[in-house]
Amino acid sequence: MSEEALDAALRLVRAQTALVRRFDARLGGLHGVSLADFTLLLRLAQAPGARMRRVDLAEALGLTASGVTRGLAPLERIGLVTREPDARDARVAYAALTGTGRRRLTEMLATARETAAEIFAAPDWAPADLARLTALLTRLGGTGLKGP
Amino acid sequence: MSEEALDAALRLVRAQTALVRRFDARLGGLHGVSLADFTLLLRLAQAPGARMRRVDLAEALGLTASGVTRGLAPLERIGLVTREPDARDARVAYAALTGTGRRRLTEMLATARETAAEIFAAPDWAPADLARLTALLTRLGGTGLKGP
DNA sequence: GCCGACTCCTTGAGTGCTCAAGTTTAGGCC
DNA sequence: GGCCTAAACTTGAGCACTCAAGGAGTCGGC
Repeated sequence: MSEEALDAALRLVRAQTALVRRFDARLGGLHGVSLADFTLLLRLAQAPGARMRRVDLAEALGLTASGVTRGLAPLERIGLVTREPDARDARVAYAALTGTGRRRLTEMLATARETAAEIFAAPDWAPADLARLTALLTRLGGTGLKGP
Repeated sequence: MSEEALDAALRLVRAQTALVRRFDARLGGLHGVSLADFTLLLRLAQAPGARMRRVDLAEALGLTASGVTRGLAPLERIGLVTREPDARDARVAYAALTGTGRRRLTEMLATARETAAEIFAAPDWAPADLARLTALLTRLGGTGLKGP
């Protein structure tokens, strides 16, 4: 029993590295961003007002606050994200998607969807398989694209 | 369709970071190794003669040759792995598990199995779910613990 | 109204990987 | 036998993240 569990865990880790490499190659080549960058932007876009506190962003992405600070820096530098203060609490600094950010993101999104579609292409993958996989992964504490 | 595929991919990435963190904490705390170290040792142990060419190890682990060199170095330093030359081809340097390595690995393996069992514990996870997950992940090019 | 504990965020140091370039060895070809 | 290409590995530089420590701000209790 635990042998099967370990096998599943190790396979998951292995599958992820392959998957990340593929997304990084496509997104990097076409848009100059990494999968991590893309995920970050996507999360922002999904948030109400396209802005989030950095600490919540960290939680949502499975990073530390430190990781978010460092990941956001280059995106701010190239103008996809801005820093916005909170009127009520001077400790918090929101990260907000800019207009350019939003525009660029929709382009990236198309590439990302294509890439994902290629990876899960028929005939190996039926829609039902995909749904099952998503359901199983969701149980693993991974908060995905759509919801908790 | 591609939206679901992207969602699955992102959930997988997210699930992996949680999973790795958990394994790292347990393995690091009890045995002073990371999940990456453990996986490397496990692969070696599975190979005939408990030794592998570094380039094959890289392939099996989803790393570059460079990553293997750097990952192996500390394990050689603490005596879990040795470097063995090939009699026929002076370019290749095998990595081989030492006796201590083998012994330490069985301890780590127990911890890893426990951790995996906790993660996939009932009642959320039925054995059939686990099998399904493994099967789906296998299709993703992730060569796991047991097979091709 | 101020103290202490807590929260949000950043920064320095360190780790674990990557890519690109270089070294050494093997082996086919003439 | 002497090249030339290719393979196996290492190394330097760089990047993305972590942890630990610290600065700045908030808020409840008194």
